[in-house]
Amino acid sequence: MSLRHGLLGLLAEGPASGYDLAGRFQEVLGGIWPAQHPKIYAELNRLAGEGLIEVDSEGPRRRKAYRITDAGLAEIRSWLSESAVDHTMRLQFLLRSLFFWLMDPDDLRRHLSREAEYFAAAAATYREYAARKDRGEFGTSPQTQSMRVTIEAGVRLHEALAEWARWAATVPPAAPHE
Amino acid sequence: MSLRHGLLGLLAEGPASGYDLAGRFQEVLGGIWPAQHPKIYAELNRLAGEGLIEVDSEGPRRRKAYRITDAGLAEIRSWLSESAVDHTMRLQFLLRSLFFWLMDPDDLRRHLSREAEYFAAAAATYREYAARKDRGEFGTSPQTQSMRVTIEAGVRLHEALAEWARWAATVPPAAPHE
DNA sequence: ATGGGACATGTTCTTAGGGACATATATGAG
DNA sequence: CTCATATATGTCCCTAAGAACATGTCCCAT
Repeated sequence: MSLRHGLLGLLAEGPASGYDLAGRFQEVLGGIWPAQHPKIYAELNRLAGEGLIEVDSEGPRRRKAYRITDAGLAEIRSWLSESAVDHTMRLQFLLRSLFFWLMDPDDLRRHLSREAEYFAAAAATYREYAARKDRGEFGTSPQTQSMRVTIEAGVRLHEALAEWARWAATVPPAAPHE
Repeated sequence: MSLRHGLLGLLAEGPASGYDLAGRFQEVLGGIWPAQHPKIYAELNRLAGEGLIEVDSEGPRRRKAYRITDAGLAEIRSWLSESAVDHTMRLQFLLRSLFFWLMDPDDLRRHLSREAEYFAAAAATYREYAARKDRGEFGTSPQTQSMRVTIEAGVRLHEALAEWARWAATVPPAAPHE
């Protein structure tokens, strides 16, 4: 149930609407914790019901911006420092890699080169973000500083995977694949 | 719906029971695609119903080993070469990192050092596996060759994250954390 | 003025995941 | 012989995730 805390954390930066938050969950966050708007609106209503957030303002087109409450701030802080970190990974592309021996060698080569390309492109995107932050485009607030740290993880993670895919392509199949 | 293909892939290596498969999903696989026995038994029954696997033998303690059928082999092969790769990541520890600015600096330092330790230990575990494979402990079958490739990803991924956590600890908080 | 597109918020439905509960059997230690 | 433990297979239930559907509103270009 981390979407809850994801929303609280984002609202700790300042008031935002469900639409805004869904946007945030698509850009940087989309790569590390995807969430679609149905879940977001539902969770916002639940959080408001519990008094962890409250309506900050209503705007055009039924827009409702929420603000975090003191109770909400306390909740996210306690989550950050007291609850156990979940290190679970669920990486389909690694599950696939276990079964490379079932693939035709040519298919596999093609697959790995596409994978390397994908990861390299993702790394480049994160790197671009990092460069913009370092140029000061997003300011120097503590929030953007933390975002910078998160983005760095994105860069390193995807670079490592791109290199892995390139390396994997050099591993001989060891035996006929049947 | 990748558990389905995970099971087919493992059964492609040879007959196994639900219990065996649950075990496999706990060791190497646990780190990249967790699955508990309730899901596994349910999915095995479904796969058997569709004719993608069949009962190979029955043993003591109601043990039922399954064998992959030709249809099952065709299914996993087509999944591997024809279906789109899902690159989704859902990493709670990175979601947390977005909110580091909300944490007390001392808490954060402690947190990051524990994270670095965790990732380094995980990397070491994967490295140990890799070394055993390279010493020939698991043989030289194509299956173990693929496992070696997967394990290498585990090593590189967790090493990258350990370094990231160490690096993150050196980033100054930039401003008071309120 | 009007129609298309971006803004904005929801509901509904199905499946996936995971904790808790339940049960039966074989084996080995004392 | 008996009891604990490991083996082995399942069910039940709740929540999470995500695709599809539904609706209303504001703004701008033609």
